Amino acid sequence: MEEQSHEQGSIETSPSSSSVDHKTWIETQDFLKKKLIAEDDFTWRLAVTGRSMEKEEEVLKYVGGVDISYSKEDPSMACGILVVLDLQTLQVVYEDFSIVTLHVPYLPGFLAFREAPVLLELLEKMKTNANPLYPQLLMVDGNGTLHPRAKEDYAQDFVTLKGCSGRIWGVAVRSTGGSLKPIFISVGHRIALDTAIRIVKMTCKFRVPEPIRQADIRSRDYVRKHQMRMSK
DNA sequence: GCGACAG
DNA sequence: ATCTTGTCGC
Repeated sequence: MEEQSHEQGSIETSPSSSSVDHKTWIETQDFLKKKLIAEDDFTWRLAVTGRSMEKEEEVLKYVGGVDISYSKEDPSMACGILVVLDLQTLQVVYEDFSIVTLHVPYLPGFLAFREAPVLLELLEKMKTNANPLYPQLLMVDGNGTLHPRAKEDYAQDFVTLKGCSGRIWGVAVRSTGGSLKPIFISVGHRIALDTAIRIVKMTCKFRVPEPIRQADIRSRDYVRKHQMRMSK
């Protein structure tokens, strides 16, 4: 995972080889981009240390994280994972894997079309089973609104990182005091940037937020232990 | 031509 | 993404 760099990428035209429909993908991205709600829109609240909350208030407790690790032997074989952590203890209280063969190729800027289906399945499975641990919030290791193709609309402000003014859609921060290398946080869907930043910091035992870190570690372990191959 | 490009 | 060992420091 990791290694974020939000440089401007050139998408342009390149329908050359693969059986991929670039045009549809771009249209889908533009469509979804319009539906982004970049402000807080949820029923739970953040527990404030020192202050007790109303009993009926729904407090943020279950935070999910997703990731996918690939097989060295067969790069098309992957292990998708969904973990749920208790925000207070930062312990993993749920995990589920899904071994799949990916047929959609990886193209820079279109990662979600390749990886999201598997991850959504894992989430759907929890929801279908009415699992009480179903995450109230999901952390994803991806570009978010810092995506090259979203920058046109949102990220001029991302430059504010360097001191300009205006609305901010993403920010680079040191997640923990000990890490010099920054992590990038952008608004989520139905989560404002400041809220996202608060939650990210709450989940950082190390540089990478625990939900994402655990998803990465565990999916990678799974691939190693099961030595995934063309069988299974 | 070279490096970069969410994985 | 994946490969890869130890090492230094809190």
